[in-house]
Amino acid sequence: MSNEYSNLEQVRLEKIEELRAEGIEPYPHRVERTHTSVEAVQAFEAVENDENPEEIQATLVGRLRSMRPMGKISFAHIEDGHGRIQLFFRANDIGKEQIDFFNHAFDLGDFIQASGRIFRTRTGEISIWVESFRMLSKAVTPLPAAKDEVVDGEVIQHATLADPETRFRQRYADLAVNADVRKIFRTRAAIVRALQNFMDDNEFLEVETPILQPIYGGAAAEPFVTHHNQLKQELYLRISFELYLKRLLVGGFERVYEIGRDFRNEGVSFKHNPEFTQLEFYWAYADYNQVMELTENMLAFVADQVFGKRTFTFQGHEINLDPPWERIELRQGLIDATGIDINQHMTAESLAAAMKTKGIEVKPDSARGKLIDALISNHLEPNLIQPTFLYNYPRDISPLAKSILGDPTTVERFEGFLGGMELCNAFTELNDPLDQEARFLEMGRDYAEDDEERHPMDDDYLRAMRYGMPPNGGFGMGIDRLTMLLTDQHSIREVILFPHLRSKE
RNA sequence: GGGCGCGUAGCUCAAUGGUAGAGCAGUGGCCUUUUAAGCCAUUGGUUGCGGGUUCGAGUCCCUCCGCGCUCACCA
Repeated sequence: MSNEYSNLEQVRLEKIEELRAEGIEPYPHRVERTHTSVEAVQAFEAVENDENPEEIQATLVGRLRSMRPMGKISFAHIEDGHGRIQLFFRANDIGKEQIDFFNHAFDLGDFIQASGRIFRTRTGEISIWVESFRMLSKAVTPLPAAKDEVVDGEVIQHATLADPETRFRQRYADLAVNADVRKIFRTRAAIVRALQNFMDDNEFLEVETPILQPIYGGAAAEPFVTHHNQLKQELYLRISFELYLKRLLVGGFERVYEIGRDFRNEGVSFKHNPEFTQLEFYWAYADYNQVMELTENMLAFVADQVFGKRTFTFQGHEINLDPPWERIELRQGLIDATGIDINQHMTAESLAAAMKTKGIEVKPDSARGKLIDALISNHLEPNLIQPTFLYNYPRDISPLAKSILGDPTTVERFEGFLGGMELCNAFTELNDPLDQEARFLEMGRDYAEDDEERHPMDDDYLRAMRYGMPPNGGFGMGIDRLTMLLTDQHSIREVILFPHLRSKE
């Protein structure tokens, strides 16, 4: 971007000069306000049916969203953080000069302070009969919005900002003109708050663990690398919270959770952003069955608290969050979906061969775990619309989970699916330090040097485990995806305020 | 990273290879209860950047930049 101004901007810059020439500061320091738009409406409605209604004086502030000058009167709408309200200006009250001043000096997008009494117009709209007004902040760039109308309290927009690139690069403008976008982020905040309430109610302690980590771990992902100058130390942005949260169980906390940002140096798509928000919790003395139940209750709680109902629509599907969710054993699910029994194919070669006979494309040299992952993603996940748990996963894609009793090749792990998307991942956590050390070595051996699935050895984590870690169940869930599901958004960029985009210059 | 598509005024969009337009916004004027207010007039463009083909390119071809969809990878 350069600092060249468009014609529209030049006009507004001239208006700023005119204001200053008249001794009017277009960006004053102090603001007065007695009512929000919503409070003004409520205050008026509370008294308007009285026998001798009390006259209510109010001072409101907001951004000009529409102006309808009609000669010696003017109508305008301002929008504040709560809603919209109409302003009514009349030459009889404030003089022709003031009407002209308003019409000329003010533009859509400017912030204004207006005082007057609250009344109802002939057409029935509660409005402010303006007696005085002043500029609070002059907008130089016009908002990228055309006209909109209010029908039954709903703002209907006509040809508003729609280009996704501009919307995400200039989210401030997107938010300023698209009320439904603001609503998504209010809902997102409510979802996070509800999750915190639920975890707190269940006596989980909210904690914060390092984002800058000398050794990354807890997930199969490529990290971002950074560097501490003074310490001359390579550091990684975390790819999960897992290993630090489980250290806290060693430290004596029984239930901990964290809601925060993870960073994964991988592809960007409609459901992947390089940084995304996770909820993880670890629960001592619980196993994955108890975590499954808590998960169902957690999502029902969120739905109740945020929406007051447990059914919602996602991309045309009616989804019901009432517990219990459907439970499908992964092995059986894959047999039903593909006819392949993964237990009959304990090597990558055998499984790849079976997949090829079924006409399923196989990436060469894939490890068995990666092949199973591919089967889940391509043949199971898209059909899991209603809330479903897939459980009992192969050990070789779950280096931090505990094996099933009597079956060392399978671990007590489940993933929760909703709307055809993986939403959460949990397991009975491995707490045997010797077993864990063997798994780390195995993960290091089985994958190529540059394979992102390769897990680095975390000696400090192993030391923590050797002090004794209580049996526990762990859980991770993507908050962005949960928000997508609950707000019916197809793209993760719609639920992240400032999604990652390539630099333009 | 691969494939497909897109990029025109502040915004939303037009324009058989032949003078780049419309609505809204803006500017000037009329208008004392409007609400996508209305009426009259009017400004506004290096068509993402750079090359090429052609008498002539928004349009066809190529490079680059960005975005979207999709595949791969992942949560």
